Amino acid sequence: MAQSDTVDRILDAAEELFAERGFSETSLRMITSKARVNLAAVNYHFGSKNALIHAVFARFLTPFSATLETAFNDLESRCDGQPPTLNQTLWALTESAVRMPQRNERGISIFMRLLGLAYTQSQGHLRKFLEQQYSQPFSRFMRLLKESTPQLSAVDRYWRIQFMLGATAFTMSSSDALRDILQNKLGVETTVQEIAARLVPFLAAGMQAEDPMLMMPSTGKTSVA
Amino acid sequence: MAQSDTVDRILDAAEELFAERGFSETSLRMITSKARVNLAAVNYHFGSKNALIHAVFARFLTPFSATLETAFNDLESRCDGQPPTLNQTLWALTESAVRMPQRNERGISIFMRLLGLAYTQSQGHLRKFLEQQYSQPFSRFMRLLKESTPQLSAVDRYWRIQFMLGATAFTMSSSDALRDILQNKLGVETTVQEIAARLVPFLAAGMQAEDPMLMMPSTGKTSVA
DNA sequence: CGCCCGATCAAACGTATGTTTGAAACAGAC
DNA sequence: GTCTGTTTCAAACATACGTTTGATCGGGCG
Repeated sequence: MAQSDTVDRILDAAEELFAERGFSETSLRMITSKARVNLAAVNYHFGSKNALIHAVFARFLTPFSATLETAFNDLESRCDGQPPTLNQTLWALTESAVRMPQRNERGISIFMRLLGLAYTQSQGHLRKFLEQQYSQPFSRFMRLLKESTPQLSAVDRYWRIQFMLGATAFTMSSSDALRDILQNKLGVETTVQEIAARLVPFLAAGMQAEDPMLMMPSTGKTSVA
Repeated sequence: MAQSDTVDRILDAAEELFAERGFSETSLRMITSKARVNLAAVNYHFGSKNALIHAVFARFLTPFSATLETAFNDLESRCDGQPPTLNQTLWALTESAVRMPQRNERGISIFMRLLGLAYTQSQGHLRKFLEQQYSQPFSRFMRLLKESTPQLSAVDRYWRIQFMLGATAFTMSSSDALRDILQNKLGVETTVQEIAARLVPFLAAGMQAEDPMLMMPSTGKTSVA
């Protein structure tokens, strides 16, 4: 069994359990028993639970940032010189994620959940780790976003990027639960691709909304449409 | 000291620590030592850690849902018969939140973070608890949203509400950090009210975006504006 | 074969958790 | 003061965690 599929079995089990229950709520004993390996195997192969978490992300994120790189290259070469539209930028990211080779059909869904958790759990330690580990595609995406929304002031863009990030991270981090609710309440099945297809237009419309300060409360007479 | 401010000190400490670190990452010992009360006080006054979590939510949510109730009454009486606009509905909620009497100026921000955590942590147990505990104002808001967006299908509306919730919870929960970053990078001061004033138009625009399925990827030629 | 080295394993380690206990402190009523 | 019921407290409890240890396995090589 070569250097054994032990390490892969651990990664598979960890990925699934982390996505289901969160990081600190998942014990090494759950992981190793689901993977049917010895408890000590995690510390032997990865060193620590934290290193295992990082490895789970690296297994997906390293090939993903390569895919992203070429997607951004394609995008920029296609509109040679011209800045890409907001929709193009957002779709470049989304399609790269969806096109990733997956271990199973829930692959993307699971990983999106993990990304969402990385932003809300562990006091952002994971977020910082990921942002510096993958700072290159990260800041490239930010630059594209800036070029795609030249009409926005720096402050407006800043806040709206936070809004986008929030909608995405939050939705993805609870996408399984949300899908279940939808399934039970309306009897509708949903794939991650469909969620993304709904999310992107929402984000694009929000990013391109009219000047915020024009529509305060009081009268409630201001209209967005 | 009456039946003692012990219970309030515990609630204050718990609220803050839960918001900072999450529920399962916060131990009773952290809470009781921050509140300067005995470890056993939590189990004596609340019964269990889970009951304490529920109490933290109840302390904010119970008066808040009363405030919301009257805000919705005002709104509906103002547009007698007519369904309110989306902006009116969103502002009714936002203003109720901002107007809440707060223990300190970070009150809203802290509580938004807790709401966000309730949706992503503890496998949704908390989410179910909250939704059934406060089902009345909750479903009333949902009904108003539905009337405000008659053009949306039930499924579209469901997902877009999740997107709104995500953008809101995420932004508010990290608004302190985000405000600081903005202060340092662009030298701009921001209040929670101003964030809300930027957020609401973003959400309204997203809710009223064109039919999602019309703008798929491929060409990248579709435009939102 | 004998040796070796990476992989596995059962068992234990130390620490942290939520909860329980039983005694002490305290308040108000009589 | 004495009694009564509630609140506080230090200490212990049982359990679960991440990690470490040292023995055992098992195949490749000289």
